[in-house]
Amino acid sequence: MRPDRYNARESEPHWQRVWDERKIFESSNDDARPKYYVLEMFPYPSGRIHMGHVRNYAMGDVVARYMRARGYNVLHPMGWDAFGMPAENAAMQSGSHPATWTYANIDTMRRQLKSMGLSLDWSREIATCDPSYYKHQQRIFLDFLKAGLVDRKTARVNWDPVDQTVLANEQVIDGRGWRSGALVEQRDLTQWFFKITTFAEDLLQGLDTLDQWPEKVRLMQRNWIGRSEGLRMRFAVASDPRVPAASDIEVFTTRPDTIFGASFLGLAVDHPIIRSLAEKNSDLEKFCDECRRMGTSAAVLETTEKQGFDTGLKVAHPFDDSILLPVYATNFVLMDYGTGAIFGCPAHDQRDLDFANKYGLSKTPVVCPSDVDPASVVIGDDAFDGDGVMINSRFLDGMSIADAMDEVARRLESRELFGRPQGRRQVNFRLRDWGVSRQRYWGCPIPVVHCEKCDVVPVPAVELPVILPQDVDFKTPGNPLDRHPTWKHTTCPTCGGPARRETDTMDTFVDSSWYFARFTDPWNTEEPTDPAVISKWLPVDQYIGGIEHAILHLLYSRFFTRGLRATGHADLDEPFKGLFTQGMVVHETYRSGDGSWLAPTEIRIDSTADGRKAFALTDGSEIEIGSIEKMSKSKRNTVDPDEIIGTFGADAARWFMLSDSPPEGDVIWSEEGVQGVARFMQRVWRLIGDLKSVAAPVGSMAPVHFGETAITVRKATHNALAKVEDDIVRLRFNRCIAHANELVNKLGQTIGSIESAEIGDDLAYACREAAEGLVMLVAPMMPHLAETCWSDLGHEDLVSQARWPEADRSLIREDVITLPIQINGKKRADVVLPRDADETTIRTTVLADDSVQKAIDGRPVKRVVIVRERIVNVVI
RNA sequence: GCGGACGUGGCGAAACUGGUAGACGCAAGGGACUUAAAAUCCCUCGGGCAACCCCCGUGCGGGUUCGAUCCCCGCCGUCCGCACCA
Repeated sequence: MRPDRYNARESEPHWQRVWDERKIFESSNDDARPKYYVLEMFPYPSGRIHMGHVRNYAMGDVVARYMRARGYNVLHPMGWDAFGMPAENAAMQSGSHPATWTYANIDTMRRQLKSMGLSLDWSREIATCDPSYYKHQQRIFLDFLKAGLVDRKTARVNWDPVDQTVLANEQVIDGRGWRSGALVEQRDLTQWFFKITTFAEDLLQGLDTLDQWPEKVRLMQRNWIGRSEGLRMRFAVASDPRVPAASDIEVFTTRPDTIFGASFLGLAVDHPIIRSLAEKNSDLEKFCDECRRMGTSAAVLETTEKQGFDTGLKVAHPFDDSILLPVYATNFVLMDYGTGAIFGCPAHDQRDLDFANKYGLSKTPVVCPSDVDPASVVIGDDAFDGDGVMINSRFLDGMSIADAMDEVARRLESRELFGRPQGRRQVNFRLRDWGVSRQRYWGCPIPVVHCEKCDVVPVPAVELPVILPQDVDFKTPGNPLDRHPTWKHTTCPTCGGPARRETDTMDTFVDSSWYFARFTDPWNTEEPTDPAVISKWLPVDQYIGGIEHAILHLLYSRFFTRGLRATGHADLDEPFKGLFTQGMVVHETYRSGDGSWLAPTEIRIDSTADGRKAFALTDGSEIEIGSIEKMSKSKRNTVDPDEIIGTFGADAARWFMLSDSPPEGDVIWSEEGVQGVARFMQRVWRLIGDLKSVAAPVGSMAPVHFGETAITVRKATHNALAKVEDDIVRLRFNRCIAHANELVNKLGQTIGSIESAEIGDDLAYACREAAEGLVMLVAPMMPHLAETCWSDLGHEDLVSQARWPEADRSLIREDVITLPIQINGKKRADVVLPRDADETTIRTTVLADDSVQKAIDGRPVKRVVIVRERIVNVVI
C-alpha cells in the first residue's frame, strides 16, 4: 500500500541503515575506475554542527553522489580537526579533560552528520588528536627537520603574564589578554618555525596553475606572499660619537631610480640602531614605546598620522657625499619587512610626502610625466607615482624609470662601501616563516628533546609517537606540559644523559595541512602516507569550504605538499585542483522592545498584504524584525540542524540550503522557505505515484515510435537532465533545483491532462523514463526521498548505486523553432520557422508576418540582421 | 588609504558573458474543492494606461552597437580583504 504522504522521519533512518549495512560509500584503493576526490573542510568538534556545516557538507555530497553516478571511484572522507584551545578552555571551566570533551563532541557531531545522509566513507575517519594520527605528524616534522625545512629562532610573541601563556593576535583586545584582562607584554621566545619562505617563489608561481580556484583566493595568496623586486643599498653614517666609525644603514627600495629625490632615512622603532640610541635617549625611547603601543591593525594605522623622531644622525647620499640626509625613527616603517629602513622620496611616495610636509623636509621631483614641462613640475599634496622621465638626477636625467633603476643598481653593485658592495639587487617577500610553537597542552607534541650536552635532539622515529600525558590539571595558569611532574623528564637519545622534552605543541594549522593526504591511506601504521596511494587519489578534485581559510590553511597545505614531496612522502605539485568557497547561512534577527534578542523559536510571524510582523510567543507583544545577519549565538538567530532535520527531514534541509542563492553567496534561512521545500517533496512523491500508475515496467524496451504526448514528456525529461548535467559540475546547485522544479511542473501538467485511453506503449515508456529521470536528478540533493521513490518504482537496487541516465541531447533539439523578431532592437513578434531555414526564407517569412508589417508601418526597411537560431532584428 | 567584488520586481534570484529582461522559488491577492480548516488544484503578480499587440524599466549620466543587465568612460551606493610593504 503506497502512503499518500512521504514520511521523511521514517524513510531517512531506514535508508541510512541500508547504506551503512551495504557499505556502499566505502571506496577502495584498488578500484580501477577513474578516481574523483571530493573533500569538504573537516570540522572542529566544537559540540554540535551548525547550519553552515549543513550547507558545506550538502554541497560536497551532491558532487560525490553525482560523480559516483557518473561511474567514478569517489573518495569522500570525513574527519575531525580535533586539537585546539576550546577543549582546554572547557577543561578550565568545567574540569572535563580535553580528550573526554573532544571525543564526546565528536560522537555527537558524527551522529548529526550521519542523520544528514551524507555519502561519506566513514571507514577512513580520522581525528587529529588521536596518537595514530599525530604519530605521523611528528614523523613528518622530523623529516622536515632533516630536510632543512624546520628552523628554531627567536620571535616576538604576545605574552599574557597572568595566564602565563602566549596569545594569538586575535586574543589580544585593546592590548589586554582576552581572558585575564592583563596588559599583554611583548616577549622574545625561542620558537619552532616551518621555513615556508623556502618555497615563496614556488608557492607564488604555483598559483598560476590553479585555474580551478576562485580568482579572489589566488589574488589574496599572491598579495600575502608579496613578492617585490628591488635593491638593498647602504648609506654611510656621518661620523657621530653615538655610533661606531664606519657605520652604515641598509635600506630596501623598489624605487632606486628616485635616489636623487631622497630627503631622509626612515627607520623602524625596532631597528637595532634606534634601539641602541634609545637606550641613552629617554625622549626617543618614549617615542618608540608610543609607536609600539599603537598596534598594527589596519583601522588604527589608517587614522594614524605619520610621525617621526629626528635622531640627529646623518647619512651621506651615495652619489654625492656632500649631501647629508637626516635619520628619523618613524611609526610607519616596519622592522619585519625589508631591512626595517627606507629612504624617503617625498615627491614620489605619498607616505614620504605626508612625512616631509609635517617635518619641513625637501621634496625634489625626479620623475616628470612625459606630457609635462620639467620646469613646471610642482609637488603639492599628491605624490606622483606614475611613469615618466628622470629629471634633477644628474647622470640619470632623461632616462626612463626602468633604465634609471637599472643604472643605480649597476653602479652601487660595482662600488664598495666599507669593504662590501654598496648595493645588492634583491627579491623580497612579505611572506614570513610559519611559527608553529604553541605553549599549550591540547596539540601535537613537538618530537624533540633538549639535552645539556647534545643540544636539540630529535626523538628517534621508532620511539614515536610522543604521547600527551593523560594526568594534567588546568587549575593553574601556564602550560600543563611544562609543569607536569614527570612527563618532560627523559633521557637523551644520543648520549643517554638526562634531557628535557620539548613542551611546546604544534599550531593546529599543522594538523589540517596534510589530513587530505592521510585520508588516502588512513590505516597505514608505518608511514604517514604511501606515495603510490597518494598519486592515485591526489590532488583533491573538488575542495569545498569557507572563504575564511583562503590564505592560511590553503597556503600551509600547499607548503606541506611541497615539503612532503621534498621528503619523499608524496609526489605531488598542488593538493587541491578545484577549490570552491561557499557563502554563509544567514537569518533574520528579532529584537524586543527592551533590546534583547529573541530566537526564531520564540516568535511567530504573521504575513499579510501590508507586510510581515513578528510577535513574541510568550506574551504576544510585537517584536521588531531586524536585519539579516550571519547566524550567531549572540544575536540568537541560529537554527539547530537537529530540530530542522527532526521536523522537516535531512532532505528538506539539504535542498533548501542549495536552492535559493548561488552557492558562493549567502543563503537566508527561512521557515517559509523550508516549508516550500516540504511541499515540493510531497509533490514529487505524488507525481512519482501518478507516473508509476501509467509507467511501463522496470527495464522495458523503448518502442520504435513515440506519439506527441510521449515526445513532450521525453523532451521535458531529457532537457532537465541535460541542464542539471551542465550545472552540477559547475556547482550551480540553485540552477539544478530550478530545473528540477521546472520538470516537476511540466510533468504534472502533462500527466494531469492525459486521458487513460491515450496511454500506449510509447507514453508508458516515456513516463517510466520521466519518473526515473526525475528521481535520479533529485537524488544527489535529496537522497532519501529518491531512494524511497526508486524503490516504489519497483527497483531492487539502490538509486545511490544507479548509473546516471545520460541526457539524449538529440531529443531536445527542436526541428521547428520560434524566433523572436525585433524592430529596431525591440521585440515585436515571434515567427515559427524550421531550424535550418536559410536566410532568404527567414527574411521573407519575417517581413511577411502581420505583426512585423504592422510595426514597420510602411517605413522602408534599411537592414535585416539575422542571428541564426537566436533572433532577427529588422532595422527601419 | 590600497586592492577586489557587487548593484535586476515586495524578497532570494535567472538570463547560454552582446540577442525575447525577470526562469525557478518565497511572500501576497483572487478563485475552486470543503460544514470549516489544513492539504491540493487553477488564475494574477516590475511600473504606467480604461485597455492593448502601446509606453517606461536592470543604481545614476554619457558612449559604442542593428541590438547593452552584459563592453567602454564618468559619477553614486553597498559589501569583502588587507600589509602605511619602502
